[in-house]
Amino acid sequence: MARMDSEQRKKQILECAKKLFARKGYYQTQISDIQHEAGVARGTIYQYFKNKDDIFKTLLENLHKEMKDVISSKPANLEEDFSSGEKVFRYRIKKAFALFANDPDYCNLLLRVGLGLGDSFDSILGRFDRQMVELIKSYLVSGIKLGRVKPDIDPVLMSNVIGGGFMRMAYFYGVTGKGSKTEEFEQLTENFVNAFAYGIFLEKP
Amino acid sequence: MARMDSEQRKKQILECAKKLFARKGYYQTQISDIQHEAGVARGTIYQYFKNKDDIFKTLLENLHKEMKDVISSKPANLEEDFSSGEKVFRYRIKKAFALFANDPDYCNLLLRVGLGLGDSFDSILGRFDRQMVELIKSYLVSGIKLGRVKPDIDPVLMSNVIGGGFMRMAYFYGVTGKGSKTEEFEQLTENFVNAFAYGIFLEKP
Amino acid sequence: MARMDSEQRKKQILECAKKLFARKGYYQTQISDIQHEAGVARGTIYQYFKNKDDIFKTLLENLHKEMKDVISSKPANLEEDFSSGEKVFRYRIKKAFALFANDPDYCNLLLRVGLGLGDSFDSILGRFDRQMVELIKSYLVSGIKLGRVKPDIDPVLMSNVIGGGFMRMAYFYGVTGKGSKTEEFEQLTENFVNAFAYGIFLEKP
Amino acid sequence: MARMDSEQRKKQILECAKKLFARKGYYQTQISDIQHEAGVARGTIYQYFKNKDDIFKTLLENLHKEMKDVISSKPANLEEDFSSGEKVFRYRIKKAFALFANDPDYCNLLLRVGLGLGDSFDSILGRFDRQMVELIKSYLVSGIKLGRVKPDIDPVLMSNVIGGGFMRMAYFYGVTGKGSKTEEFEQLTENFVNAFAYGIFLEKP
DNA sequence: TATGAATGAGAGTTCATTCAT
DNA sequence: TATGAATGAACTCTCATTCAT
Repeated sequence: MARMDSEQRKKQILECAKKLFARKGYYQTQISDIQHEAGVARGTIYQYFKNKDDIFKTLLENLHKEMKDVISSKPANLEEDFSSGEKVFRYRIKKAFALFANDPDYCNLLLRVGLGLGDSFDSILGRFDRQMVELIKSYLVSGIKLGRVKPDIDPVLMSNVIGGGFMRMAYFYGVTGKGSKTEEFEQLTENFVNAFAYGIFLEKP
Repeated sequence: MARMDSEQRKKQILECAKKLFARKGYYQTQISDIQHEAGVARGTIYQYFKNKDDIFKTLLENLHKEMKDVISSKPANLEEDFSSGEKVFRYRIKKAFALFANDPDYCNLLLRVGLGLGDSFDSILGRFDRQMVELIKSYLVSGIKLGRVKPDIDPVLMSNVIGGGFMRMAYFYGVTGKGSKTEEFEQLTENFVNAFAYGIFLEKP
Repeated sequence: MARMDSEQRKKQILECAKKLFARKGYYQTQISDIQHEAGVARGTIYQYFKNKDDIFKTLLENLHKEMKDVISSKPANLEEDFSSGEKVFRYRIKKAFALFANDPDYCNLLLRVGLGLGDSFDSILGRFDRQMVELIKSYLVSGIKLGRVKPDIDPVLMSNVIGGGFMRMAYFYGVTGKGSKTEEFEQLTENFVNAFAYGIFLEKP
Repeated sequence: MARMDSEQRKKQILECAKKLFARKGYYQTQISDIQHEAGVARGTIYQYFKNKDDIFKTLLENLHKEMKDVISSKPANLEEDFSSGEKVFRYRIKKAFALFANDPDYCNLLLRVGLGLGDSFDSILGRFDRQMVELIKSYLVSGIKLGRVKPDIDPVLMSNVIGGGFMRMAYFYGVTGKGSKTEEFEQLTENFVNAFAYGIFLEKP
């Protein structure tokens, strides 16, 4: 194998590993699979990663970071008016959809493979979806305070329902590969938010 | 080991396997774990099951069957009036909640462990949730035809959102162990259905 | 492989391992070597031992125990007269010689292989020879108190010299295989003790 | 890395290797350890040595040569009188002590690490101690002929005992680091020779 | 000459499955 | 039918060595 920039080689291995882990799961992906997929010798992998675990965890951490960025991003030129909170919410939902839809392997890894590994990787995932649900919950709570969200809903229950609904939908669209164009995310987001809109908001937005 | 009815012995092994699979995942559960948990010799397990796969698949099939019964059940003495469709829906949601909540291992197995196994068990799970979503979709479609459900919603998207929301919520309540009394299921179901009610139904039920 | 009593099988594996470790050293002895030597499948070894280390340590511990018994043994019917201390000393020297001579593999393991392993096995060996030297030192010290041993000798130095001399001799006779008959141990011991006798004892014994 | 005289570079690598081999043993010392210790790239080592074996063997040979020089050295201005043989013996013993004491790594390498490697390095060590014992034996034999050493001692046994005693003592003082001043070697040698003097010589020297 | 990324044979270990008792 | 010792394929990981730069 030709020499290669160290950072690039690491990325290459990670990319191949992501693909395989996403499709075959953690345990059914052998180091030799990654080796062949990456066109690299066995030992090379171990020069960049401590062990199989390390590859998987690095992968999860990277993905996690990416998602965090998306989730905490805000649209530029946002006037801080009454509805800005909701706009941010929509913005993030859309971004997250796009992230999943553009990277089905990512989608699988986070939404399925990572879940099935018992508690081995729990701490790293931080149980990713727990975070997402937490975020939604806090959004609802502050919505209630602001008088925008119905005060009689149960934020815990509702955040689980919304979060689960989102992820199932993301998974569906991410994996089946339907809808990868920007307009569609727009539409998807709209529909998704609308599904809950009447049930949550005091006035239809 | 005291002699035991053959059917009973099989059940006992399955019960132990369920517990372990649910808590540690498929690959991290060894045959020897099951052996010890069940207080049975290693070879005995192979008298009742072809192999490890067979245990897991049997488990999934059993659970699946149970769920199917719930999902296709109807409350007795149901007058076939206009709102009966919705009543059945609520009834089933409540039953399904109860099923998960009463058996957290079941919950874990179906909602998490089964997901991480790559495609190995896909065909058996039949992708359990796919079925559930399919069911919801058909419910929505017929709702539209009956003029009860808004005609402008996307049934595919909506069924994914509702299904995902349900499972996330079921997982949350099933695993965290909150809410195991009947009244609570009633309440849970009510809240859950309400979350979508305004977004879906033409008139609030 | 025919079924076998569990304790016997363990012994058999240990015996084969001892032979190989003694002749080829720790690192050059592969599990597969032991496997073939014992005529056992690879996995069988791991049913009796946690890992390669465990085999080696068990071996050392067993040998150590054996040696300890020898070193702390006393001839029967020993009158507790003035010279009994010396008699016990001779008795033990002779016994230790015999032990080494009758089991050259043992000899090699303790006197050579164990030494080359860095500190990995230090704690178990307890640095076997350190113990032996300590024993000799305490013997000398009490000899001085009893007025039997020259008060101007340095017990630390002398115990090292005697201990080292003994082990080198044991190694020589044990490995070269010369002198395995009882009379010869008698003679060997006599010569060995005499080598130091004039230098140590106040009166020739 | 600054350019360096080729011979110097080789020495530097050897020195680092000696330190590591002595402390961790042959197998537990990795090329990468030597690399880091020497502050040299991995490939550089292979510019100076064929392989790991080669490093170790070079080391042993160097040490061996050094020891040979010591062992065959004579004090200057030695009159060839009756007692000169004994003087040479003492002289060499003292020198050898000093050599070990001044270089504990050397000591460890020769007295412990080299021994544990099975037969891999046997031929090179030439079983260093075998040579030493041989030397002592020949000294004893000629002593007997000259009427200085008791004719009834067994030279084979005695040379082993003396050689073993010497090495154990050298190891003890070399590794524990006690006694590095010249006077102490004088004393050490005196004590060591005296230990055997009465048992070996016809008249006390 | 110096480098260090790449290599891959080979080591230890695991664990589902078999089968003699 | 029940047992658990025995099996060995398959896996992860190590590390001395090579070689393009």
